[in-house]
Amino acid sequence: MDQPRSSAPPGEGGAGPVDAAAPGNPDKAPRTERGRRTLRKLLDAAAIEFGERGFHDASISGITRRAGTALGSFYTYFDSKEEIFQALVRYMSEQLRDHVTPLVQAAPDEIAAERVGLESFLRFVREHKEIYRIIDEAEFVDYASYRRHYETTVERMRQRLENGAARGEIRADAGEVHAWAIAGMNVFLGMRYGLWDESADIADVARIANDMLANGLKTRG
Amino acid sequence: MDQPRSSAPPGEGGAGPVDAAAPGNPDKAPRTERGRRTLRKLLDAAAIEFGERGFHDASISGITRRAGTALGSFYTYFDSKEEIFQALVRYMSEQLRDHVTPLVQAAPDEIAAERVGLESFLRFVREHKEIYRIIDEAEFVDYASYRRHYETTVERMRQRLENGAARGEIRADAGEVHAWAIAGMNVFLGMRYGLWDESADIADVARIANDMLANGLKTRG
DNA sequence: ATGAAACCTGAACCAAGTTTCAACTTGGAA
DNA sequence: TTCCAAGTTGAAACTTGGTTCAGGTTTCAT
Repeated sequence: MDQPRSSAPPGEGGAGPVDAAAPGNPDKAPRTERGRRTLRKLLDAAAIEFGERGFHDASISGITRRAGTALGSFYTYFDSKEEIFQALVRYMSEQLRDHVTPLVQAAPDEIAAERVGLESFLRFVREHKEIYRIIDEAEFVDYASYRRHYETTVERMRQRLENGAARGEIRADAGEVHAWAIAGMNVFLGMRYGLWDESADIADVARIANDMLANGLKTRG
Repeated sequence: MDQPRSSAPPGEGGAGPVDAAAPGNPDKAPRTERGRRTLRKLLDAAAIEFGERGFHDASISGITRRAGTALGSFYTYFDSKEEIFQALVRYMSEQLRDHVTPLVQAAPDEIAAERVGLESFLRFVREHKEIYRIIDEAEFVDYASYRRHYETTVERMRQRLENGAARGEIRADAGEVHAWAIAGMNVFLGMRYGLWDESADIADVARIANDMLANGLKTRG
């Protein structure tokens, strides 16, 4: 069985939400300030609409209603529902990275970096539940974006592990498998304690998980 | 923001795929052998259709075409596309559990149990990619079933950890957070090395992850 | 100020696929 | 053998919502 999901054109990374939009359709890029405003309104509205109703219950008319624009304006900037979704995934993936990266880089060592990474991720999920959902749903709407998000995220993590190992802070054989394992751990803790449980103490969760990560499950010697 | 996804009626667990179907609509249960055969054909066909095309690209006519029945027959057994999907999630969740549980229980100690659990899960994912996808997609189609699947799965794992701790095989404070962390680890490794990478050595991946789980990331003393 | 390009509008169109239904067939109990 | 509840059928009605388009409005460089 292979992946019959929709594929994404390459497109390279812009910075803002507007730059990130419609990377495959330069002819659809806004040319005036008014156009950029409308495009931004559409993206903001889409984030809410998709986050609240999920991709297939979300409607374009719902997006334009929230954005306060006409239905037809949507097609000035996007060719389809899939395309605006794809633009959103890229944008949110970047937002998440920009939130977590500086905090992680300020950590004193690799073990602490992973704790800070998890804690800031949990906090981010709780504050932006729609982002968690949209990225997750990309698995079924825009598989290429989904894979890209996780592959780049994990690759950053693997690189950190490699550096930490070189500095002697963690085991020398830490590699790709470890990175995917930690990423999965983070995502599930995000779902359980960020999304589902409003009252959990996030710093606590991060401490517990990080201690297991650092010292393992075995009875301590 | 709350969960505006569809909710599931309680319904209690049957055994086979047919028992598991339509738990909320007893009036739709088949009464003859012929009926049970048709229902089973529909469920098998649905597993393939949903696994291959995803929920919203899957069509009921696609399911009945694969099953070799008329469109109308579908509605003899299910009220909607959502309902057959829900029946499938329950069935597949049970299949997965039945595959993993006996192997885990035969393990000599808790650390080994987690290794065997991961390894058998990876193997199962590779052999039944459609099951992985259907359970994952439940997050957007039938949120209640999705939560139930993971909550029961993690609860079994937490119980194992508790028993292992009582036997002194692992740290005494192992609890819910640890269980969710391990579950997430497993799911991500399943995606990366079961779904995406046909050639990875699964036993190897399980060994590496299990060693990290057992001994931690810190430079060993 | 002016013209042209960009942008906006929303009713109407259309494709896709879900759901209904009335007529027909099958199976097995009496 | 008879009978009828259970099951089957597929064409057609119905819904939903994505997409188009022709005409109007705004913006801005010249």
